Amino acid sequence: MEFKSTADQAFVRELNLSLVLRRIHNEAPVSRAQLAAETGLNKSTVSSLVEELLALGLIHETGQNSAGAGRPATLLEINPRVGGIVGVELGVDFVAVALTDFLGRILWRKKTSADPEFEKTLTETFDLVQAALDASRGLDLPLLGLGLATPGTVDLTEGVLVFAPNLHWHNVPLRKLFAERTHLRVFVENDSNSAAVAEHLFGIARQSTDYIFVFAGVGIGGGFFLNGALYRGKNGYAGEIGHSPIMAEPIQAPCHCGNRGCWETYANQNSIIQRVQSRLEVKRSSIIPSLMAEHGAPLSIPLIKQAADAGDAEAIDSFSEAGLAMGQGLSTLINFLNPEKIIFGGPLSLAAPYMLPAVIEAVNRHCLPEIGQKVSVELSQFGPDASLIGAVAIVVDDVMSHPTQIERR
Amino acid sequence: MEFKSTADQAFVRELNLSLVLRRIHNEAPVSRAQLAAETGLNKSTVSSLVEELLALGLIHETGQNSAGAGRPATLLEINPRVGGIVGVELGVDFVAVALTDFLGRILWRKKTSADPEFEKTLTETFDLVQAALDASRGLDLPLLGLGLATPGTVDLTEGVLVFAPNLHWHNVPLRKLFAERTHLRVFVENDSNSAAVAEHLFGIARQSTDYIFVFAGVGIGGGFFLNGALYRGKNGYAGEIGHSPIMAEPIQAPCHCGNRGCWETYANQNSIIQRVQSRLEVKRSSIIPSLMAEHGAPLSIPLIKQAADAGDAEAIDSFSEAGLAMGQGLSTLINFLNPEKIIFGGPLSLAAPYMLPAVIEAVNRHCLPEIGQKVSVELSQFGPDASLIGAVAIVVDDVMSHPTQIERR
DNA sequence: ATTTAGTATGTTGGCACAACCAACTAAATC
DNA sequence: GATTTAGTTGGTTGTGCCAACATACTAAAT
Repeated sequence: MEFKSTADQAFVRELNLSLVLRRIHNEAPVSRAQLAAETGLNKSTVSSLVEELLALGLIHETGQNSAGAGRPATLLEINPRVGGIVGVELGVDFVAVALTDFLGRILWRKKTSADPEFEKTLTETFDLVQAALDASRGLDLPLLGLGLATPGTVDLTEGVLVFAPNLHWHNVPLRKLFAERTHLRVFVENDSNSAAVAEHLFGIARQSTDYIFVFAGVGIGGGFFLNGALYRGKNGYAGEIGHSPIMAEPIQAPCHCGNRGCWETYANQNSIIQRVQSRLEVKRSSIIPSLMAEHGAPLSIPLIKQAADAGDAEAIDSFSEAGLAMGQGLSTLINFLNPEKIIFGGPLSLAAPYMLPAVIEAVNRHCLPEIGQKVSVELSQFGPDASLIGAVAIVVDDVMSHPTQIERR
Repeated sequence: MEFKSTADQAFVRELNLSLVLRRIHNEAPVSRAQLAAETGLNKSTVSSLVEELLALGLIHETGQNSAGAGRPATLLEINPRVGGIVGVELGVDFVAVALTDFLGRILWRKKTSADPEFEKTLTETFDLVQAALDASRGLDLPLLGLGLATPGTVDLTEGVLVFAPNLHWHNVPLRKLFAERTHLRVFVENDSNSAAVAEHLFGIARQSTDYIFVFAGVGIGGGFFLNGALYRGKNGYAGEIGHSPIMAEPIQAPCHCGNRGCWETYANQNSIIQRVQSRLEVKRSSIIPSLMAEHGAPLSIPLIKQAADAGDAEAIDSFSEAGLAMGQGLSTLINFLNPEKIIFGGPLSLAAPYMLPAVIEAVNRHCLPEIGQKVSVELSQFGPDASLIGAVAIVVDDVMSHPTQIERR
């Protein structure tokens, strides 16, 4: 049903606690008086809220600020050691785990390439998580929760991965599996969505209420942050932006979705590798073949990036072409949703220095002028780690939303 | 800034009043006990809220329901005569005004074709509004407000039409202009957005939190209802969906936005007229030329509709072709946002019986299967009147959101 | 060095008002 | 009469608000 949420005093208290906590997070160091002035809450109310947050261990008093006349202010900031958080990113071909403090700063991390087989990937992930738990014990840091970012659709309330086409996984009860082993509170979220939350809490979107995280890698996915909250769609599928048609170029490799002309076939990782390959076939001078021989490795984005860094024209031009296609596809998205920002991240964001100028050029060309002029296209603060930090961020966001329900284990 | 809204008891009261009022609106007739059970509010709280709504005149007690054992329930419903609402739709080539009761039922309406000149359109609109005011006085109905739906971008807080490309209007302070003459509370909203709100309050989207109103006419615009609220984007431009590229057909009339292949060039009113024209040029048998002669009128959507109703194949096929293009463009939108519903409205929705089957077929073909299977494409309950009813709806919605601030004039 | 004024910070106790709860009355059926 | 359901009443708890207050500093005169 539609109209569920009733309000009572507890709700008011939680909302105001959360409000004050988020402001401290965003503007630390800050005084009680400042908080009162900015929020419109009464001074005494702020004092009461701050007292509760102090008791919960979520914030710290940290020195005084005696600028100007009057009594000096007691400054407040987040207590980063209130607890640690374990973030897990299940990638298509890797698993990454991080241990961070409450401010999302990485204290420990590890990454392994994943086995295609389901059971093996899972046990390997459990091992990494166990190592993170050991690390937290070494640091004498209680844990607040475990966040899990995964490709595919997620049932948030149950913590179940409903379906991940790239992993070929169906209905995996991730929360149950990880909660049993770690006895932590477990949160599961889609990888693009968690990356979007990472930018909101820790990255370049702290002040933004309307932006889109574009996750470029094997495909192109989107995390929508609209009206100050994630937008997941009716069934959690929102963000499938890779399959809009673009009129860029006459290449017409059919997309795995069955249509032709899908955006992601022109602008994903593989499209760049193909661009480079076809350029190499016509025997242009390029250092890429020798790099491949040197590393004994096939074409890859990091390798092409390395060539571009060395000034290789074929590499640079390939990135630039893909950037134009990226920007053309983005234009549709921008016209639809009129976001404040597009944040570019994921594996492909390694190549951002070579792609972003072309992306922005294409956006300016293809968007409606009033809308295109207002949007800014920026690089993710976390680049390829955005989803991993995002896994942490969804836990932090839950604590920020329900500060009284914090559990340190 | 980002974190504004603090909460206090007044806020709680308003939220719960609004909650109960909306439930009564949606489920009338309904008893206090039922409301308590459904909302989770305490019985005594519901009684108190209901009492206040009764005192405000917003609801009525209406008979008893004595089914089964126990004391019979006192049923409650919205009081439609709590006040009237004036809705104004500023179209590209017409102005429509309606007077409705609080349930959005039309008591009086009038429509005129608009003069292209700004001043004349405005005075003509004032005259129509005055007639509506007179009608309300005749019915002895106090007025709750005046809603204004207009194409283009709107500054909601100021009630200013920022820019309407089709009207060539800039920075028109509509609220100020209409409030001065009518002394009513005036609300201004974009036409597609208001149509979306109309379906939410009075139409086929009462139970939906995630849907998109597609307004097809001269162009194609969208009203996004996401997470239970209108989504307007950062600058109020969200919903410019007409300019996404589609790969439908080799016709390539450039769009007025400067790009080629824009969706709306394949699926708007004019595209249908062009389809019919080119069919008539190759001399197929069709009753359309004789209809044109009979009416002494050029090709138009109502005329083509008339031909289709008479079984004319050229008319039917033209609508169907445009429907395929409509569905193809919708697929991008659906993949992006995973809505529950697409609601098809606007002038072109006259032809819905001939277009919708093709639209649905194209959606099924082009959407990602998991997403496409979940969406339903439906006809607006108000068809070409959706924005006019929407103008009323934005006033009703404001009253529902802030019931204590109701003003009857 | 001392005093006095001025100013901003943060705390206290009383208040109004929200929803909640338990016990009640009201009005029907069995 | 017993039972069941609807709705009301009086009292409780827990909010944020407000005005007065204590606190702690700077500024500037003595």
